[in-house]
Amino acid sequence: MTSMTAPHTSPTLGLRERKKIKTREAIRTAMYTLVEEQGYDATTIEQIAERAEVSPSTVFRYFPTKEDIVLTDEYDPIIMEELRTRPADEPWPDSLRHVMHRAITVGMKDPHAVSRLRTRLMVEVPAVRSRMMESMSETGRMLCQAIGERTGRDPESLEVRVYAMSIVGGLMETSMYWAEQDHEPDFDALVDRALNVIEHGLPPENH
Amino acid sequence: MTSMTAPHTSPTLGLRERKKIKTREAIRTAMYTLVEEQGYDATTIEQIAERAEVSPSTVFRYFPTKEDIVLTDEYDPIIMEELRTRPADEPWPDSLRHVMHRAITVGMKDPHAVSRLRTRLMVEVPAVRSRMMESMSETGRMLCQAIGERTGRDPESLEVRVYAMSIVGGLMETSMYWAEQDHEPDFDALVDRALNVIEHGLPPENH
DNA sequence: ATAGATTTTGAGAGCTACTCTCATTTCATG
DNA sequence: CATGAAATGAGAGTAGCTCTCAAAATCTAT
Repeated sequence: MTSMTAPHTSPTLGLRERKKIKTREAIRTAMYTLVEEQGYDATTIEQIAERAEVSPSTVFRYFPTKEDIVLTDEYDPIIMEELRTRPADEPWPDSLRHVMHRAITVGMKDPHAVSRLRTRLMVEVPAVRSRMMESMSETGRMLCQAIGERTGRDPESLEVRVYAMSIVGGLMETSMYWAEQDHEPDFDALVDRALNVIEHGLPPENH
Repeated sequence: MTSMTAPHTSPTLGLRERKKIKTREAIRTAMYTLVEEQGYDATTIEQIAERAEVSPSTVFRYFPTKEDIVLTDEYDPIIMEELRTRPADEPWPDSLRHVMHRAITVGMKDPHAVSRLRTRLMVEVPAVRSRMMESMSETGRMLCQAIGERTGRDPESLEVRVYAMSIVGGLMETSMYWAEQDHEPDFDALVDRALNVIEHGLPPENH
């Protein structure tokens, strides 16, 4: 944690900002370990606050809801940024594939236990799943924006919005599937199969 | 369950069942009118109970959450039933289209104000939208089942699940769009356009 | 370093959705 | 009508979340 203090970031961030990052991280890890110990529902904000050595008020100051504590979502900015760097003449599905794979490798960089816990909670706890879906729909709006920039279409049109949300829906289901299978195949491989379905529909039966 | 044997519903239903239906309806209409008057968040369970002339306990006995009071969802059974009645050799997209239109006409049969309120809340109140998404994902599982029966595929396979959820996601966005546009074009027409996108991808630009 | 402005935090009160229990009432049935 | 079963009401309790206000910590300037 503290070793993260790279030579670049330290001089610009004042003590205040550094402390904020630290408490934020403390709250998160407190929640993670408590959830591993007792489960999600049994873990109260009070316990989290106690273990993170802050007051309950502070927990709510850092995270609007309990579910938000376990859901990172730095994905959206990554996706947008990567999308913009793709060559403009690349076919859209190819760009999407590239970007998704990038987002996955970046998003999975934190300890495996955390990624696993997060997706497990997504499957098991309805509230977490709901919150996840909410953030997915925000991702959808971003995708609309990107598709608009890329293809010159109106990002607010029904067609673009439906297209984006069907992609998001499909990928959401892919993460659920991955979690249900105990993260058995590579997420990358699953995403590839999912994008194939989204792009071309159900493949013909092969038996 | 036991009433399944009745040719018509009235004689078989005892006073008890009839009362249950009545209170259920009373709670719902109480909530609808209160929400129209004061908005969703400002409406408490206590007020709903009072206006419906039941106790707060009873409200929770009939509806697990506040959001469930405004969300009907008789859609799923309709969809499944209609799907089964389609000819087995009909192309899948055609079946889907038929079934969606049927579900819409059946689902919109209650007073317009109610449908409008429901979709408006879906756009405006995050909790309602979340709950709606949850129920949509249940619809997705049903679709998987139907696709499995229809095409002989494994309903649990990633491909089928992704396919189903991308459809559901697209249609969900369609309802949001419809609500945002103040229900201006026919929902039917929008669903047609959405299904086109889901089936064939984004249409080529026409300018 | 000290003083003052600003930000962050803690403490606590308060609201509401939601759960659970138990006694009472209401309906069904012989 | 009497007995059994189901629905209801009342009430206590939990926990997520909001809001307010005073105290503590950090930043800035002299």
